[in-house]
Amino acid sequence: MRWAPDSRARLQRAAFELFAEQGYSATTVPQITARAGLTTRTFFRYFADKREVIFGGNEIPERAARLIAEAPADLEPMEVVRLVLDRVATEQFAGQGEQTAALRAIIHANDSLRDRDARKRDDLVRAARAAFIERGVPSLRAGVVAELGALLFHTALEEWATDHESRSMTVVLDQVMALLDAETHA
Amino acid sequence: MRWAPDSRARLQRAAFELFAEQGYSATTVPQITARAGLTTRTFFRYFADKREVIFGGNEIPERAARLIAEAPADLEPMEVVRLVLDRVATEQFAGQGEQTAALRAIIHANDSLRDRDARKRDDLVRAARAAFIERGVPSLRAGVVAELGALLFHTALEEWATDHESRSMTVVLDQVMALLDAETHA
DNA sequence: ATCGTGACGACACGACCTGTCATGACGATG
DNA sequence: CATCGTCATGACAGGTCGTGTCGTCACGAT
Repeated sequence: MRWAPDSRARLQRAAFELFAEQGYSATTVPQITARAGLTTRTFFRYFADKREVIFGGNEIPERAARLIAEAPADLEPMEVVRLVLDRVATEQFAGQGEQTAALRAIIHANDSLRDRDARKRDDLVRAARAAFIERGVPSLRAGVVAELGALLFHTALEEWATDHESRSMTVVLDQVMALLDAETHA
Repeated sequence: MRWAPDSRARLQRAAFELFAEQGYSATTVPQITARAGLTTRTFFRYFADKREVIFGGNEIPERAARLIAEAPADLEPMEVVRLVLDRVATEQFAGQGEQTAALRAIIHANDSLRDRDARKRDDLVRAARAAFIERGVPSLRAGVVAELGALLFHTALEEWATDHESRSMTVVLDQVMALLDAETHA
């Protein structure tokens, strides 16, 4: 073999090591590639930009869209949201509390990462909105439902990241849903 | 006077002209400053980065926080949200439909601007959340309320930008609020 | 008359990101 | 076995963004 395998994984690992050692903005792409034994140019073949080494590979929007499309046809949109969120909460985040909290801390500490994080949420909204329209939901309503789903997901994730010891992500989600209900009923 | 006045305004005007002529990403900061008769360095004294020439000067988070703080003390949080949104809709956006639509189009066409736009929404949420906590609302509930406010504002703004001829921003806001109510009551 | 201040220019520099071409291992195909 | 295409990577040049630093000159205050 001419080159060591798993270039992408090596880059990602080297990047997170360096972020932990000296922070995100203080580490440069050449530093990352040097540690991974590759060139700068190769980094940008795997990641569109420096931020994507943190966000990349998640595929959350695609996953959400698929789950929405596959949900039973007789469910109301908000019931679908609830179903999808429960599945994601149990499958994706169970036991990942420590890691999730660390990641949120890195993101919150850097404006450029906050930019990207916020857009990832918007990407999720767009994908979910399109998936609901595909199910026959009128577009404006689909937009509201998708936004509500993202609101629930994001609020619960942030809350859980600050305290993942005492409650599971699913429990937090239920709390936030209850709060949402209370606000909109008054 | 050694220099012409209104440097900031001149930069902004030159920038929007060039964005209209050749698109956002195709215009460089030196092009903008050349047209404004200034140097590149001066551009970055007025704007933190190239994107801020589009978003800067709005001060929406501060404005929202002030309105929330000044609302009558006996109002429920969501009533405050409604009050604030109505004021912003009438005062800030009346008659600005064409301009708003054009701006949204520029933003949606560029990933880097979508990043920043999404973060501006998050900035708004944080400011509103803090303002509600200041009013004595528990933090998680304050977060949900702030998110709901941003959801309403953003959804209505996008909807209105696509069709500002037939309805005022206030009317769109009422529609979106009605939809939100319907979703969360089922 | 002198001095401080503030806006701007001039210049250098590092980091980010891209375009383009070369290279060599590997597998398919004859 | 020979050849050929493909694919991952290297090598290098270059453009844009954003910042640090210092000089310069008008203006107003003392």
